[in-house]
Amino acid sequence: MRILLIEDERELAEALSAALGKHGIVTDHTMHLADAVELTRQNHYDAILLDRRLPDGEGLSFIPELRRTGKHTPIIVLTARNEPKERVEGLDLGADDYLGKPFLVEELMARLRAVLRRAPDLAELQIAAGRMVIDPLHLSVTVGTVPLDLPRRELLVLAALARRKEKTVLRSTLEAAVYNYEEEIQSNALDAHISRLRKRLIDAGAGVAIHNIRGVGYLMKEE
Amino acid sequence: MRILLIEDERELAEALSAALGKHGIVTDHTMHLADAVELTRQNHYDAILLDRRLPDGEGLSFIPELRRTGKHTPIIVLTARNEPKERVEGLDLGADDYLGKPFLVEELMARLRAVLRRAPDLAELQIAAGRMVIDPLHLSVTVGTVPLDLPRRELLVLAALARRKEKTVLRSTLEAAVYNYEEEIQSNALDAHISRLRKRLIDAGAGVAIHNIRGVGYLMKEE
DNA sequence: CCACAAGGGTTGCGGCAGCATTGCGGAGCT
DNA sequence: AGCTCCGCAATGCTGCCGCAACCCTTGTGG
Repeated sequence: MRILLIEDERELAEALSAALGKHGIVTDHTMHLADAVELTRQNHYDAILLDRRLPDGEGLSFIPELRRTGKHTPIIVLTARNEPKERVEGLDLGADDYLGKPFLVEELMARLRAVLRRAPDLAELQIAAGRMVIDPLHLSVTVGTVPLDLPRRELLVLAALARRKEKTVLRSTLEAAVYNYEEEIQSNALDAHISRLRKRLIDAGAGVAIHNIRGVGYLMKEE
Repeated sequence: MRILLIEDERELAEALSAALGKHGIVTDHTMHLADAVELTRQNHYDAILLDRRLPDGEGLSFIPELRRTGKHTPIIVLTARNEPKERVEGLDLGADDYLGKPFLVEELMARLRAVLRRAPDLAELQIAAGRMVIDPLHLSVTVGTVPLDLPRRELLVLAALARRKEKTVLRSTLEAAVYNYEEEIQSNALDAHISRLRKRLIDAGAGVAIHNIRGVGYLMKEE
């Protein structure tokens, strides 16, 4: 799960990014509308969090701009401008939700889950693979009826592979699923996650196997 | 998939070439505009990556020069000159995209996919042949619903043949599809790849056969 | 019809790049 | 304080792929 955060208060952005990270969400952050348009062209986001007052303009103007490119990514507006009239304005412009600052991260998470539930094509709510059911929104994996708790990064890898099971997933795609563009990675950290994940999947009898495609990426197969 | 990289910083060029190689892209590299014109006359490229500041002039001047020869190859400008005004300049001259340095390889790949998507004649997104579907951008092959994982080089050969199935593909064309001009080849390595590929295609029941045209090249036929 | 040459097919070998595994230590959480 | 997560790096291993040897096929000339 990966979202774009458009927000000019650095502190809030960092706090949010950390909080979302704990929920298994990878966050890309920008302070400028201009960059935001670019980023949505380059990356796939499952949702977008949008501030209204931004240094280079009114955040709401971003919404029609994005829709014009044919994307239906859910957008949640986060703003101090929380008068009823302003809410209507935002939602009429195509925002999927509107949340006044200050807010609780828990509330944001709930609303995030809600809008994603309404857009099931973009981000599956549950992924089945082998004897597993993966729920990336609630960060849970169950094998049969037994819950399997995985570390955050391993879960992200698992979800990315399971989402495209029986198909190769490029190494770079996996890296994008686990790390945002600020997190540098200079080692075989991804391989290490794969390794540990494999062991856990075997221990749990998950009914899937992760194969390597040399020079390309990885592939999850059901057994 | 083969691209031309026009870039005078050797280190960057090598790093890029290596990174693109991992995505199954063969890169030719030159540091001089004069050579670039020559190369585009001799080879087919699916895209061109162009630096602006080059030892023998402004890279942008290459764009109209190329277009004048009737080629519509997508061009992505890579440059440190990343002011909005300069972006407009590049795009107005006919560049298909404009990317400021420094950049992430992932971003470049995404933009590359985007420009190729817009130019579907030049590089199909999926190729069907026999019971196979080949996706050269994602480096995957499936036979029916079963994924078939091939080594990188064999996959490049397969894609080059399938792209022109039922037509002879010159030996030199195949070599160009798999090797860049820095990679010397002094043996029958290509034949070896063909041989191994044939075996795998039979094992997988791919529904195609690779025939040789003596002294000319190879030909893929559906069964 | 045979001899010979040249191009192609196949296969084992070896070097090496990429991958797997695992212990370590810092960081963060409870 | 004790735990887990996770990046890092050292180590060993795997399999890709260039190479070359050897065999087979095709074509040509006598």
